[in-house]
Order: sequence, then C-alpha cells, then structure tokens
Amino acid sequence: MEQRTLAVGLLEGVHVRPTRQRVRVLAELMGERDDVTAQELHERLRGRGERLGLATVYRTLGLLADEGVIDALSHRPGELCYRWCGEEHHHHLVCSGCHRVVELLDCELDPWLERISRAHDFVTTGHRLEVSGLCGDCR
Amino acid sequence: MEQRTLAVGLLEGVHVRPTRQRVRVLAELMGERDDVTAQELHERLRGRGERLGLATVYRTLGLLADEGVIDALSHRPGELCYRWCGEEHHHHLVCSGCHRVVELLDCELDPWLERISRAHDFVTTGHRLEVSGLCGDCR
DNA sequence: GGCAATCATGAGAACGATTCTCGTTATCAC
DNA sequence: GTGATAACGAGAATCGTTCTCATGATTGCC
Ligand SMILES: [Mn+2]
Ligand SMILES: [Mn+2]
Ligand SMILES: [Zn+2]
Ligand SMILES: [Zn+2]
Repeated sequence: MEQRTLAVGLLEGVHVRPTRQRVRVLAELMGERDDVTAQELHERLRGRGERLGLATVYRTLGLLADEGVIDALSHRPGELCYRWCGEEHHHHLVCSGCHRVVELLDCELDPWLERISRAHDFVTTGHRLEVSGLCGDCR
Repeated sequence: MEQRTLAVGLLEGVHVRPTRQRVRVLAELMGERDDVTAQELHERLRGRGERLGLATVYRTLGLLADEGVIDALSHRPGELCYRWCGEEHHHHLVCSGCHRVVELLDCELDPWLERISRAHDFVTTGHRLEVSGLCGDCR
C-alpha cells in the first residue's frame, strides 16, 4: 500500500524506528481528512482487526508531534486532536460541528510578533492560531 | 475594598447572582497579574481563610468565561488557565517559564480570516491566537 | 548466525483535572 | 417573612492521558 511506504519514510526521516504499530498509526492518520483523537484512531484500527494497545497509540502520536511530523490541535478542552499536515508552518480553520479542517497557508504574523515581543523583552518561541467556524454542511 | 465592588458590578452586568463565593473568586482573579488555574485560585482563597468549595470555583470560572467576563487560556495541555482582561478583543503573549502575560491589543486578523473563510464556505465564529515565549527573567 | 543490551509494546493501574450528585443553605420576588 | 428557586460543598465519579512492569522485538557486536 502506498501510504504504508510513505509512513515508513517519514518515520525513518526523524530517526524513529518504523515498528509495525507506529507505521499503522501514522498510515491511518495520513488517511484521515480531518483531525482525530488518539482514542478515535485506536478504535478505527481495532475495528479493522489491528492488534495494538491504546498506550502505543498515545505514545506514537505524542512522539510524532514532538518530532514535528504531525500536528496536535487543542480546540476541545481536555483532549488533543492530531492531524497529518504539510511541512511548512501554517494554521487551521476548524468546523465546530464536524471537525472538518481547512489549512491556512500564508501566515504573516511573524514580523508583527517579532516586533511586539522585543518591545516587551520577550523572545518568541512559537505561536498558535486556531480559527473556529461552521462549514457549509453544518450551518 | 475596591475590587470587591467592581466584581459585584461585573456580575450584575451579566445577570449572575453576586453570591459571596462568586464575588470572592472574581475579586481574587482581578488581583492576579497573570493567569491562574481554578485550583491555584482555590488554594489562594483557602490560604487566606475563605471557606468555599473547589467545585464552586470551577463553576464560577466556567460561568464567567461563558459570559465573556474573563478569558480562558489553554496553553497547558489538560488544564485551563483563567484571566481577567479588558473588554476588547485581543490576544496573549505568555511566558512558558512563569506564565507572565502580555496583552496584544491590535489584532488585525479579521479581514484576512473573513476573506479566507468565505473562500472555503465557512462562517468564522472566532479565532484564538496564543503566542508563547520567554520573558527577560526566565531567559 | 547467536547473544546480550536496548528499545518498544500491552494490559491494567494510577493520575489529575474537571464534572456530577445530592443533601443543605443562601438568595430573590412577593 | 415565606415559598420557590438557585447556589453551594463534600466527596464520588468521569475521562483523557500517563505510568508500571512484565513480555516481546530489534540492533550492534562477536
Ligand atoms: Mn478535532
Ligand atoms: Mn497559565
Ligand atoms: Zn462542519
Ligand atoms: Zn517568565
């Protein structure tokens, strides 16, 4: 399968062992249009007969997010959603109804943030913009 | 005390009963320079001899955030921080080390977001920008 | 190709922030 | 005041996530 191979490549690219479980978690996430929680992903994999533990799904998603391979979104209080996105820095527009995700590619915040941080004696380490709304289907 | 009176006014302004507990929670939060969690606020109030339950602190902060009187920030996974801010729309620059908060007042994202949302058949309901960094003391 | 050292996994327990339950208490309109 | 209603407090329950530890895979080295 195509996605399987791509997942292996991504894992090797960040020096993470491409174990059977990690490859399946990442390949499954790559097939998702929208973001999903660790538990949702685990249920999906179990539902199709894969044998792997919930803790492994959590560990894998956390590891991949740390490595920057996937994104962690926190639009729901108390839980994290994960999504496989492109490489470059970007933000998300998420539907409150169905969690459909649209990527916003052209972020031009950095110059503004750089200037303001300096004025307050801060060093900026990152920024997160999440836009919420309602898609056509959910209105 | 001044803050006590202000808190009562804010509560009445959104048609929330100014009970003893609610007034103390809001007044205490108004005295905080940076953001705090429900548990931190509860400890602080108990520490000075106030008798009130943790559940009430959670209920009050949740209610006030819903009413727009205070802001809920989610820069720590798995928990919410609260802060009393000004009226107008704005964003936060938060120090990862000590949680010091700087308010960013001039947000000019709306025209850009409006245009992009329309292009994807979304209606924007809000946006959240959180900038993280390190303050001078924490570097 | 073995073999020890290291890393990853799985099942379930533990954790921690938050919410719920329900009996008691305070507040408000009249 | 008095009754109706809303809020409170203590502790239990919930639920997403992380930890523990025994077991199973992978790797580097001979
Ligand atoms: Mn989501
Ligand atoms: Mn904080
Ligand atoms: Zn939708
Ligand atoms: Zn700091």
